[in-house]
Amino acid sequence: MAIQQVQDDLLRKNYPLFEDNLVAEIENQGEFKTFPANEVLMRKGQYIRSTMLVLHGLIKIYREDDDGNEFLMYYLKPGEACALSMVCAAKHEASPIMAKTVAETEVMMVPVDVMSEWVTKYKSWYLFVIETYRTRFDELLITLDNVAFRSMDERLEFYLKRARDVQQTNMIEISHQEIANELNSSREVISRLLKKMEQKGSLSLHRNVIELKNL
Amino acid sequence: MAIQQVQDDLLRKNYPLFEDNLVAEIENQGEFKTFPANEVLMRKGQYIRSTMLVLHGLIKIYREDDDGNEFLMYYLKPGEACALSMVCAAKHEASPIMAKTVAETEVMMVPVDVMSEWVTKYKSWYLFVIETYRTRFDELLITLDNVAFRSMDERLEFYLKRARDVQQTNMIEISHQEIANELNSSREVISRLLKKMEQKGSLSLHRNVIELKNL
DNA sequence: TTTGTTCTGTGATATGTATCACCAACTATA
DNA sequence: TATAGTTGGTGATACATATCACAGAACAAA
Repeated sequence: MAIQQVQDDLLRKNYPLFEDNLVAEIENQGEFKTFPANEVLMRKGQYIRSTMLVLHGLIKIYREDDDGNEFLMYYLKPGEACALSMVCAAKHEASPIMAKTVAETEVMMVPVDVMSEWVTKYKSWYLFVIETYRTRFDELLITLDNVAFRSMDERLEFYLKRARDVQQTNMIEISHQEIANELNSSREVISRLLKKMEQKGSLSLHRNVIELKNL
Repeated sequence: MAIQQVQDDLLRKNYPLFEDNLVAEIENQGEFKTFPANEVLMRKGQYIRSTMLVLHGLIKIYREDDDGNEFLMYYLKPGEACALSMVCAAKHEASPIMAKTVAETEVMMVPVDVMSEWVTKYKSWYLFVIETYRTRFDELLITLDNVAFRSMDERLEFYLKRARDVQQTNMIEISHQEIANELNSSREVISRLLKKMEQKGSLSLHRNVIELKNL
């Protein structure tokens, strides 16, 4: 099967509401790219010239402050796009966030200037943009809630559940240090909390892997 | 001068990019309303049937969790609208936020069903909706940064500066308890931090009023 | 196997913030 | 004026989390 055909299938499968003409334009103007796991796709301060339509894999979007502290905002799954790249691209602003692949990921890169054209040209694209803002807004609110109202053990539990949901596995491959970074905490705290959860039987700990049980 | 004329002036002044036809429709379909200061306009859990275009005054949007804890998300000034009411209205979801007037406020209430029509009908409305999502997203990110990375004294300073900016005065009329609520902290902590800032000469404290000086 | 590196576990301690207790000053209302 | 409610000040204490210090276990590379 030709590569073009594979891309076309992926696009139609993950973005079923796009019109035929729009799919054709994305294939013409967009650039198909594959990234390995754990690759930084976007750095803070970088200028954004294109947005990504996720076709396969998983991307995490996180914020970083000037001192290098960070926290996880949300994940991007196939069928989704980064609302922020749309925001910044339109305003010619530097990215306020970081993007990194969690697994091997295939995306379609779409230049920003054609994006704004499409909004008036294709109704399905316009609806997609609005919907993207909506869902990202909702997700950001949930993240904000967690940071503002929940204690670290609750946030850790939420983090693990979300990781399980987006990765669809009970074996979460990650080090305590990485979790600490994504929750803007410290490794010792996370290790101790995980130990407690293991003693309660919610999970069991292995090197670089957390196995979720009754969570 | 007729009331209609006053409303028309307010609309055109605060939303200069709206097309004439759109302004006319807003005046036909919308409902002009005036609220006194400190009135709750929207409660958490309430269903949203209309969005508000702010014409005059100031509204604060804040989040509340199930235990009654809250924190300030951002302010709505004239020329702005609530992105969340657009989100929720479209999804027929209950409001996840609270809205309260800070000062006497005049708004134009627009029913949600006409809103979605206008998006395809008026380009200026579509652009406004997109821009609203954008700015609210940005503001939410800043709030999130503060909660995640900053300590209470920094957050308090940011809070006071923002209050000064949106209200355009150095005399902030508010009790320590209210600030504590909006930062999801406690009165004693806020009082102590304010006292420190007073000793540094950044402000001076009066009953129900904080006078900003070198901040 | 040896060596170096990363990951994890755990005690001791520091710190910021929340909570409790109480009082004083001010304000509104009867 | 008397009284009750609101607002602000301050000490004592509790608690969650961050930080420091160090060690052992697992793994990778030589």
